[in-house]
Amino acid sequence: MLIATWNVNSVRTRLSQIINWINKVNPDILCLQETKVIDKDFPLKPFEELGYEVIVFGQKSYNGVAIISKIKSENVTKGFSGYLADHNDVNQFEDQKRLITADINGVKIINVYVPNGSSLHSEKFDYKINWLNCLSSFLDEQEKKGDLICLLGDFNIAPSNKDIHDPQRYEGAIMASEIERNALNNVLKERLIDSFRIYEKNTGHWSWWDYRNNAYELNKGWRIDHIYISKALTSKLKSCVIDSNPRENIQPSDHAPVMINLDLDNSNEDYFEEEEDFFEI
DNA sequence: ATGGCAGAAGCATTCTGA
Repeated sequence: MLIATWNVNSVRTRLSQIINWINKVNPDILCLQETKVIDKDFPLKPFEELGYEVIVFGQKSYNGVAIISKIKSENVTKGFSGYLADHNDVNQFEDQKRLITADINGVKIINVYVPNGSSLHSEKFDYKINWLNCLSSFLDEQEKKGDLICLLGDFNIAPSNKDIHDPQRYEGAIMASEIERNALNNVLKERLIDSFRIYEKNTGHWSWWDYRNNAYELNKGWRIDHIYISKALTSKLKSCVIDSNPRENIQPSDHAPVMINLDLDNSNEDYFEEEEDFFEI
């Protein structure tokens, strides 16, 4: 099962590029961020004609997320409201559409567009940290239910200095600060694994390049789009790749798609995992 | 320290992003 994430920076402007990419790669699930469109104006048909179901959670001009899936989805949720422990003040996050989830093939897909945060010591930065703390509580709730999780999207955080082309220049800056990294780690805890880092330990791999200053041509990028999976899914993980090809399109998104291959049909592995569980008990 | 590039809204320019 191929699961992809892509911040497309406007689904309507990028529509033909997204369709071309789907035709080339044939993902089972594609999670979009920054769709920048209200639900009734989302271009559903081009995806439905290719055999996909489209679940949207958008707003005017900004933000907006969607899950596009070939496989039947269940238990769709949108936003934090109603899914968090009582102590979390979620009302402040209702205006911005940044979270959509669906259960697909036994995996809870959690598609997020984490706030950018503007700069440290700004109101938007506080919003970002508070939003991540809510996401952490949201995952606590999912964990209680024992769900297998795939948390993916645009996190607007480079998890380590290896994920920035020039870490010295951006030391402690937005998307690179310890505060943000700690907030991200508090979401992941010990339960979620960065798919990309299972395969690649070195620096030099980016998912976002600024439109400005010829950043892509100079390969000055950041790795801020991530696919995190439950520990229990790591034995099913076959690959994780960043496809930088769409960044070379005319009028591209500033982000590249990231994709994993999860092999959920390996009955032998299921058998051995059950055996392990048995002996642990 | 600042702007640079891009999209949406809407028609000049501002807001937002990362």
